[in-house]
Amino acid sequence: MSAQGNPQVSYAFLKKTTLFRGTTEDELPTLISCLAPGYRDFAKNEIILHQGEDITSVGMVLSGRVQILEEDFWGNRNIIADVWPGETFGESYAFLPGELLRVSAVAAEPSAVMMIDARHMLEICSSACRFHTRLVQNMLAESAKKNLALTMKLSHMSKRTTREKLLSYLSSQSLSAGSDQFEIPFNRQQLADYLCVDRSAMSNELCKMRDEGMLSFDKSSFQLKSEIEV
Amino acid sequence: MSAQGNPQVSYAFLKKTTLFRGTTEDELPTLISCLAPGYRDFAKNEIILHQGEDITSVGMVLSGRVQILEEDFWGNRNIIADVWPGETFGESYAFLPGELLRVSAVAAEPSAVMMIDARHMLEICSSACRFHTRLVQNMLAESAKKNLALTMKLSHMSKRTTREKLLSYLSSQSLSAGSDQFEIPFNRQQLADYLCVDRSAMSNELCKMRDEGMLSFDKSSFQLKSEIEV
DNA sequence: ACAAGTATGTTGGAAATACAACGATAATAC
DNA sequence: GTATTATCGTTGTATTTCCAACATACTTGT
Repeated sequence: MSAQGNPQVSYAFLKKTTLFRGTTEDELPTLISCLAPGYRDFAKNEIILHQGEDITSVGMVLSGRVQILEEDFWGNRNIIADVWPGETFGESYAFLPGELLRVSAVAAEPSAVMMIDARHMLEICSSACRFHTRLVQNMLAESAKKNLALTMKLSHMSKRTTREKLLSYLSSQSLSAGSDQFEIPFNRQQLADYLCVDRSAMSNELCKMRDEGMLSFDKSSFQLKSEIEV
Repeated sequence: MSAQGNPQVSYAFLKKTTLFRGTTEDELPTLISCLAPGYRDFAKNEIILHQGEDITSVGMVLSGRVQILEEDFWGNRNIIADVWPGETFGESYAFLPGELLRVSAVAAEPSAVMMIDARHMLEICSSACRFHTRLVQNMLAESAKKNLALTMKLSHMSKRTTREKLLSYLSSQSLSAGSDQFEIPFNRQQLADYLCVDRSAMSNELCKMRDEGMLSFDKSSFQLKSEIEV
């Protein structure tokens, strides 16, 4: 079955997205008709959202791939993120009327996009109140999750030296794992990219810390040491 | 008039907070009784939330001052933020059940705190549905705003050199102002702290860029130049 | 007017980082 | 089994940043 007669999106697809997670296929028709989303297809490299616009809708990629780009005063472009099917974009702006887009959204491939008006998500309608609640919960949870991820990354990056950045990150990973021994989800290059430092310098620093007895590691497995080993 | 007989919080105070903004004083009693918040007083240096806890409530400072602290694996402490009366804390965690606190909250002064269960904020009750909607709107808007601020700061800080960080920040400010001429809300030391670089090195870099004709400035007034001036 | 304090720019040496290059090893493809 | 590729550690040099110190201009308080 497809949503609102749009052939590109099925309820089976929607109920797996973070936005609609927790709703069932029989609830979705009511919810979708209440949200009254718009559907649009974009050709490759077509601009979906322009930097400087004021948007009030949340976008969800149905198929294809959308890239979020930033362009500075001198025209230097920077790819911020890839948005894949089932993922949303523009949430931060859609709920802040008057806040102008600081990024652009471009279809990196031929893409289909669903646009949901933020007000429809928040305002209560008689028929689908319960589903709205779920939707808003999902939205808030996603926003909170993104917030945490950004705060954590920022807390590592606000450290001045590579060593401090590493310690901040590893300490955080140790806390997540609830153990002084843990695996990280990055290889060296990815970790360096995440912490915005040079890979070789970082590798060097890791080995120095190992030699000083602060930690040990093997590939992506790490162990932190509170006291200098004998 | 005071909320729920708690002498420390007035409706006049609440309706000015970001969380309750947009509600009127006659709506607040219904809303508050529906939210059923808890109230607690904390002595100076008393711990309000422990790192590692799993919280489900949003905290609002009513009086005093609350500090958010981070402690790493080796016990190094770091002050993340000050929370002042009317401001909230713990939002990111309260809406993510199972996510353990990576920070602690401590009363920096004798403080009164209101705790609102996140589920009460989201779940629909028959009597105060409209006010709930407003509350959730405010919550989402705050989360989105914080998200944007973090994303912007991160986009500056992910640049490797001081010059690139400056250009990213100034470009962003220029976009906000909608002009190549604008004022920044920082002095040099504050800007250096925000970008996590050394003040003198940053000052030096600013002057170099000025001499190269990329921009001009006087105190906190800046002007960016797209072409080299003749 | 004067003193004290604040903000900004400037400099030089120490420290840290980026960059390029290379070897060793492990994983993958053919 | 061999070639190819990816990953990681290592090193030396150039560049950048940090840090401490100081000069100047401006502000504030008395």
